[in-house]
Amino acid sequence: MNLKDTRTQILDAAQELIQRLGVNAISYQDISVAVGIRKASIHHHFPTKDDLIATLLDRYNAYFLRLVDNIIAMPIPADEKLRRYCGLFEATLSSGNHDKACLCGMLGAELATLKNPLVERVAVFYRNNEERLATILNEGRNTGVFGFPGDVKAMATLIFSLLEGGILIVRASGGVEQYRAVIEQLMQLVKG
Amino acid sequence: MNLKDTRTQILDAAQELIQRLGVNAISYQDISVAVGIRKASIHHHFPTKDDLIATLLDRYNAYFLRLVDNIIAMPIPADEKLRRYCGLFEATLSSGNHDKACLCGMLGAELATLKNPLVERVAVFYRNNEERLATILNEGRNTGVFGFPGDVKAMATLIFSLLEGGILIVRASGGVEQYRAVIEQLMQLVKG
DNA sequence: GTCTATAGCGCGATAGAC
DNA sequence: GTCTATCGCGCTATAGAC
Repeated sequence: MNLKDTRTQILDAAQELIQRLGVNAISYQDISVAVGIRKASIHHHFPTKDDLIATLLDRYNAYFLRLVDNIIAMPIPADEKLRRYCGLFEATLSSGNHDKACLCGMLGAELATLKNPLVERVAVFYRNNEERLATILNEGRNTGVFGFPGDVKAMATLIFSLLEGGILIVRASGGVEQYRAVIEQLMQLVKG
Repeated sequence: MNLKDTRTQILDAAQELIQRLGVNAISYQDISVAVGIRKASIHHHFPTKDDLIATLLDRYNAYFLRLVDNIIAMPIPADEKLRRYCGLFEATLSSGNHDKACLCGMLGAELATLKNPLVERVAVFYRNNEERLATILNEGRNTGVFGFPGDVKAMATLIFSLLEGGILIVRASGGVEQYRAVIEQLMQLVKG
């Protein structure tokens, strides 16, 4: 199954490019080269760039949150769930041609250049992730594997911020090894 | 002293725009409108866009690191130093017309679109900040005000990542209040 | 040092043939 | 559903008058 329909190929190429370069640095031309069709053909599938980004965000949010919910549903301790959650971001960084950030992390930096249906989709991604993190943190506290002080909600935002921020920061020099060290440090902090 | 020379006005306007919108979303036209001159005049001061960004990065790095070093030199406990360091980022977020991220945080997202003299300047900013943070963390551990587990170097990267990431994330909804809550949570974690 | 004018290019988007 | 061709625009950058 290495022959996907054109629409999917367009979305895949656009996502890869945006995760590496940002939405304001890529064009229909770039995507058309990656897919091997002409840019008029892309306009047939996605009339405007905002149509493409909106579809991309819906697909990304659904895909990523399904992975997260699968982790949460596993019969494993909360610390192992947190580690696997962090692993999703680490996998993003190392996947494909490398140096890919989270799609919504990139769009977060460029947020003020987006129109409103797109801004809301990014905000929803953040909200959903922080909510899932809070679930894991609460479970870990209740079962005694987590002993961190302070507020669960603030802690969830803190973890999400460092995962999104770290994936951007380490691309400048330390790479995935530095990222892994940060996650390891986080695990120690959470256990308290 | 509200009348600066044109060169400084150009740098100020460019910095404000990039911190809000990103380097790939702004143009000489945008800067010229903000300053009130024609874009050909900007090319007189900074022939190419890369010249402008390079100058901007040098100025920003020097300015920010001077603030940090001033904090480190103060005769106050390490936890107070860390709080003030975080305050620099919080002040960035709330300053001017609001929703400004760290200049190098924005460029970190767009890093793969930058040419090499600029990439290196961003990497240096990261390195210098993590080094300063490590200094504060070591001091806090030695004086007993910090009790966090794990490695100082990893902890410095973790803190820098969450400050850079958080400033991007909270712009989507929670704003500066959410940012303050994250910093407060961090302070509790560091004290251990 | 600032201006007008323009070159040269890439962009998003559309029309219409096949 | 993909193509060629093209429109109109904004971009970086330059030339040359004042």
